Amino acid sequence: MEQRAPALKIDLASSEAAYEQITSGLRTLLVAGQFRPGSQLPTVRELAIDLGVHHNTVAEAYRILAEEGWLDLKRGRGATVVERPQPQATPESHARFSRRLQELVARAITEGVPAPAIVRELDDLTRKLQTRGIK
Amino acid sequence: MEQRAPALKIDLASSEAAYEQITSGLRTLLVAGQFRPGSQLPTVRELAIDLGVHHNTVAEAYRILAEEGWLDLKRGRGATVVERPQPQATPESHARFSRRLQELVARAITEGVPAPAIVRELDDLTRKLQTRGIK
DNA sequence: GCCTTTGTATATTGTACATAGACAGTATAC
DNA sequence: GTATACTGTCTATGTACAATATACAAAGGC
Repeated sequence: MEQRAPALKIDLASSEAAYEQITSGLRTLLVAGQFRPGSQLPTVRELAIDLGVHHNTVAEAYRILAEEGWLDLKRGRGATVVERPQPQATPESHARFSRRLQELVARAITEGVPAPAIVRELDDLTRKLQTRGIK
Repeated sequence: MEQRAPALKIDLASSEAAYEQITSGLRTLLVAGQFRPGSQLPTVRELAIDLGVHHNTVAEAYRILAEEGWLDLKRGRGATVVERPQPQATPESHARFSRRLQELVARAITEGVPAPAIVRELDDLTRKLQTRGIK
């Protein structure tokens, strides 16, 4: 029990692919700074058992995060979190973010989430991002 | 050319399913109030040709939006935008929105979008939502 | 009434997801 | 040094879903 388990849960009944849930979940933890560079992630088989999926499904998520520059993967050595330089954003990535943000809010409103609650979430996130920019 | 085409474009090369892109895009326009209740959407065949997909693909998107309460569908009569009461949000939908918002921002940061640009987008959206609440 | 136009249902095809299981590097015990 | 256990990777396969082709059924125009 010396290792702190990553706070990661996936929903096998969801329509979202399992490997994408794992990718998104880990990426969010990585951006939040939950893993410092040099630390080890669980092995694909460990995390797979933990989440109830095949180890190849976890491996797919690790491979994507490695392509994004978050991880270094090596056989026999596991997945290592690496220092990651901020890449240059393309205009497309900015536009894509803007569009997806609007779509996400439209969906929340459709599901009945009140506008003030949405605004509160946006503000909370803004604060987190500003402290991130300072340090 | 008397009909203003809806500002909707989809990316057939994207990994996101076409019917989901159509659903999300139209839902965003509906939330933004681009279509007033009682107005007609293009027929499934018209929009399908416009987007370069099969009409059944558009029909699937319309069916989802109808289930969500945005549209009224009838054979021979087309798709009509209807007045839609705000449904009651479940705790799950709120939590899901919060999680997806974090994942979306983590992805943007990974793609290199600078934190200040993200904050700007969040603030813009906050303003839109507040004017929405007022009217 | 006939024909056109509309959304809907069914069958088929292609693609992607998840898994099983074998493989190939790496570290470690001895 | 060698054997062994452990790690990520590759290939093949079953299954589910996405997109289409095509036929059908309901509504409206003349």
